[in-house]
Amino acid sequence: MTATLDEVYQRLYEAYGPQEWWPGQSSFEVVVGAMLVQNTAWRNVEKAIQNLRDADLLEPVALYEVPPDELQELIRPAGYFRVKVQRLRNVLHYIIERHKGSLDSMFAMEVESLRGELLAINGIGPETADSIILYGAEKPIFVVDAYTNRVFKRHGWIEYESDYHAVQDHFHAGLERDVALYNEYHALIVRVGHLHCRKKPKCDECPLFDLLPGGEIVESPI
DNA sequence: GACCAGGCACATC
DNA sequence: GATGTGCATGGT
Repeated sequence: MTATLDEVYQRLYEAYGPQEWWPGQSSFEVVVGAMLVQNTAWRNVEKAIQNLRDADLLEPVALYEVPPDELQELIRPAGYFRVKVQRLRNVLHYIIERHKGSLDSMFAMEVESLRGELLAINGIGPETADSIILYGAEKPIFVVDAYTNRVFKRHGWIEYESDYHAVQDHFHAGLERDVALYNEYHALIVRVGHLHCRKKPKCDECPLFDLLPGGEIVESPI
């Protein structure tokens, strides 16, 4: 690690400023968004969520009562609409049966227990579970995504072999455990990823460029 | 028209 | 346990 997590954060924050992700929305909307955004551009998810808002369906029981083939049409813009309807319904079933439809009750759970129960739902993997916990429950758990892996592994700051939890542990160990910081850091990583760290990297004018050891990215399988 | 996006489950070896 | 594949829309 030639650059510290704090240094990288400072660079990104100075370059882009606060990202204000998922502000002023309900926690249920966070859950729906976390499900719909899987491997999908956020702008497409926004269309789907707007459809649900227009239909006054941003509430667990109401959404669960929508016939699946109608729900498909509403979330179609978010892509993968057949699998996502099923996954959404799996989560809704959990919220309604386990928590009587109350997200406050769900988010009152101890974090590790909640995480375990979320991961047991078909359609929720580690990133989705952690997104729900960080952005919905507002409890400090770091969200690792494709860009986190790309940015940090290509710069040689994290080993390529590291799996989800190894990467997550790296952030947990190196940062103050703070919801706002984790939120902002993840958002900034996605921002710099969009702009400079796609599959074809565009390192010129990247705010992280001169933090590269040797000035060259690590040869990249991702 | 190719490439890509804030994953995940499942099949196959 | 590792690796490959299907899932689908919409923007660049």
